[in-house]
Amino acid sequence: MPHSKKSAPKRTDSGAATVVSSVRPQRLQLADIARLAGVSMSTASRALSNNPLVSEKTRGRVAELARSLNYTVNAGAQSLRLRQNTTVGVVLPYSQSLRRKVSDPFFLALIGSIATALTDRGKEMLLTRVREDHLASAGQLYDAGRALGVIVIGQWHQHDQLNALAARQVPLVVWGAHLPQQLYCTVGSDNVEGGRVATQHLLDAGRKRIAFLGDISEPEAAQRYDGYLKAHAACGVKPVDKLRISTSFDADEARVEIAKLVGGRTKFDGIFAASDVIAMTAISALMQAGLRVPQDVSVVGFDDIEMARHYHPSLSTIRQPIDEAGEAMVDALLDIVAGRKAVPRQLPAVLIQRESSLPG
Amino acid sequence: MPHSKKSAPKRTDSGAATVVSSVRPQRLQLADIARLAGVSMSTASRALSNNPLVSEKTRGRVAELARSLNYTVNAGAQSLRLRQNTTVGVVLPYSQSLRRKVSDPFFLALIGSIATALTDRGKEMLLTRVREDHLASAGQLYDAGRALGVIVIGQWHQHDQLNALAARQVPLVVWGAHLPQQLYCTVGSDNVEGGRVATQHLLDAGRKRIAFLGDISEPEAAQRYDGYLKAHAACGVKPVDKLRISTSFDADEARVEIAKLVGGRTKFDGIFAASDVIAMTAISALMQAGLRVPQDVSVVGFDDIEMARHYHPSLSTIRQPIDEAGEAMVDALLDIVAGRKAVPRQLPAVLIQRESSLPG
DNA sequence: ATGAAAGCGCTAACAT
DNA sequence: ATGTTAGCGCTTTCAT
Repeated sequence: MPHSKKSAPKRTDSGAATVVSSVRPQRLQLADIARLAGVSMSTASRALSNNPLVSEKTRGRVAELARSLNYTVNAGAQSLRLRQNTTVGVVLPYSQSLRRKVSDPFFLALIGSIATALTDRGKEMLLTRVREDHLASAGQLYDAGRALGVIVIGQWHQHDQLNALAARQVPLVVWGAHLPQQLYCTVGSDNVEGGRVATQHLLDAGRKRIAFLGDISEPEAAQRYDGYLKAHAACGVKPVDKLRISTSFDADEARVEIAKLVGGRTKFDGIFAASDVIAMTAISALMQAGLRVPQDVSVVGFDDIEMARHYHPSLSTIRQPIDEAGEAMVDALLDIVAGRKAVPRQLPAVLIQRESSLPG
Repeated sequence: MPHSKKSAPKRTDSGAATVVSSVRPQRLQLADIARLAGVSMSTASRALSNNPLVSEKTRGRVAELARSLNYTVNAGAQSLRLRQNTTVGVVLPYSQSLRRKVSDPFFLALIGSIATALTDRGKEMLLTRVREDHLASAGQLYDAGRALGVIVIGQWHQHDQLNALAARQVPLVVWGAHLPQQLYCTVGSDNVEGGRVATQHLLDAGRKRIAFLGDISEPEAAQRYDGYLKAHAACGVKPVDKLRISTSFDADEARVEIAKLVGGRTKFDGIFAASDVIAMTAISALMQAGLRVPQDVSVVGFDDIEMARHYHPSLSTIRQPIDEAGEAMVDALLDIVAGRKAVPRQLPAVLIQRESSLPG
């Protein structure tokens, strides 16, 4: 009986002798399937990987056995042996100051879209939270062989750390702005154009004093602000310095800044916000102050999150194509891993006109 | 020179002879570190795991070497050898009909909170999208040894599949309603109480014809509706049958249903929605129809997503404590894995009173 | 068409 | 305090 040779337990070290061990039924492995099917491990392995070498009959028997016992090849052992990895690391940074609150609905939706794109391509997603200022540690996902590459959600203020990661050959794709001197691959929207179109739209509606809400120390917001300036220049309207309001993407902080603006003595009749959350917060603050949107103040946001079209008034905004974004990031990463060159990609940023900027 | 014995490359099979191989610099491994440090693999391994057996001096040298070369122990090999797993599978189901759109901001936020809780506990998160009606396949994450257990975001209509998973000993925690005859562990809000409080609040404000918006074929919504009935019973008010509006958590579908309600001839003066997204969509539809909130119709939602307090009017709602939820789910799963018994947990659901239900 | 055996990168018992 | 060696669960050459 050649097959039963190894049927006696032969586990070497490790705590197989602890009290708990009797409770946990030893997990099924290939050897068990092979034994039960009366074949060798090699045959069982081949059967499960649909290797044509094994006869149809045997293959069917082994497959059925595995299925009925809920056996699935151990992924860790398999990838160790095959030296291949199907897991992509996705890093969602957090800033200390925001007490780890999960950033923006847009980022969250982006994660959903990446997850979907990965699933479509037979890849896994390992999601980790990393402190913004320790972004370099994202490379460990790759160094440890846990991930074939890394996608970072947002550039934050870490251009240098990201460049360093790319410099040491960590396959890397970042959601954010395309910057000069950049070693890593970005996927993002055409922020300048988006900012320009949004602002132009407000100017076209006759607005002259347009506030910009966003933190221009972050590259994406900075580019959107560039677009804002561009539109002003094109129309020969001089932007009002005091109407550049610095606020992060956090709704609570935005609310405070907007309250200051509303309470202040600088007049304004339009708002271009660097994100939909900021825009909605602004509208809410305006209305609470008794101002009407869009009659008194026209508002345009950026992102086109799901909620934007269900807000009241519905929010005019620059759409970032979320589904396309997830796919583009995943494809870029897989290109890099395959040794192909991945070029930074700017997705089109188009204006979605809704009630919050209706001429009136 | 005992250490250099194995220094010549000795890789056996697999395509090390392909064209690409020259491009990819062979990834560093423990053997390399050991050789460079002039010690054996065991010593190197011990040094990196801070084993006190190895001398302070050697440990420092090896650690520094590893750090400077960005070497990190291969996670796959390590967990294979250690027979331990630090990865938790998180499953975000999707329904075919909704074209894979990522569900609700609440679910997304929940994922963020789970990610944070896992990071805090030194665990990893593997995120996967699974078709709602193939939920059982979530078990493969466990069967393949990819995850030490599974967290499922939402019960959907798959009570039986979830029970089956639990029955075959897959460590499992589900976000959702606590149901009778349930074999799996749930974490969720006290939906009945939440629904009761929300409705009671509307009744207290003098509302008599309160619409319920939600899909009561989903357990969570069903329990919230139970609370709605309970509150009515307690006040001796008879709920209006025609005001139970069936709509999923999808905003677009909700909008259609609400439009019908608004356009219909059944009068109502209050709305209790099974989610904030539904509530906001409802408010937006009401306002577009020229109705005032809360003067004409009072609205209370469920979830307390971030946007709720920045909506206009700010949204009264039942808070589900998201951060606590993530921690509770992770802790419950780790309990199960450790062989401890995890009891289903109902988190408190408290009313957050804001403008949308102000007595008026 | 099937089996025996080597080894993926690592750790820990068992040597010294 | 350090080294030798077996083996985690699997796949694949090499042999039959």
